[in-house]
Amino acid sequence: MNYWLMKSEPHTYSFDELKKDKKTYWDGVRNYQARNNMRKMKKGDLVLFYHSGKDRQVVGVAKVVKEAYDDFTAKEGDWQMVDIAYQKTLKNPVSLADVKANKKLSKMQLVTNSRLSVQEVKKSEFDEILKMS
DNA sequence: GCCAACGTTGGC
DNA sequence: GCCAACGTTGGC
Repeated sequence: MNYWLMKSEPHTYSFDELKKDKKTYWDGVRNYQARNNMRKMKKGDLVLFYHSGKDRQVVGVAKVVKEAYDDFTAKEGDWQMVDIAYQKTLKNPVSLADVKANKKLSKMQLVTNSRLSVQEVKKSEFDEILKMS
């Protein structure tokens, strides 16, 4: 089982909306690294849901429920999306500042490559974030 | 609202 | 194949 982190602008699609929708398709990824990460996702993998922009914090956990398939919103190119389902809301969101302040998390791509929207996360990092929440 | 970092595009 | 120019993302 693998762990991931996906970012979304709360204005575009927030974790609250996912909670309401129960599940959603993650369309619109137009970055090769992010796409390649989605291709590696397996059913049952867990995803940290991160709010970028004004929020800047991990707010909840989602689960991969459908592996990569064609992104029907893409007019051209070789793009895929996955489906994720609501899993749980963190009692206390873990902010970017908290992540940066934690030495165990200093290698996370959230810190080293802030622009990547779909990132791989180590189990130890995933567990650490949940512990902080 | 600004700007740094990164990715992509296109001219050579 | 290199690299300058441009666009986008996302933190501040």
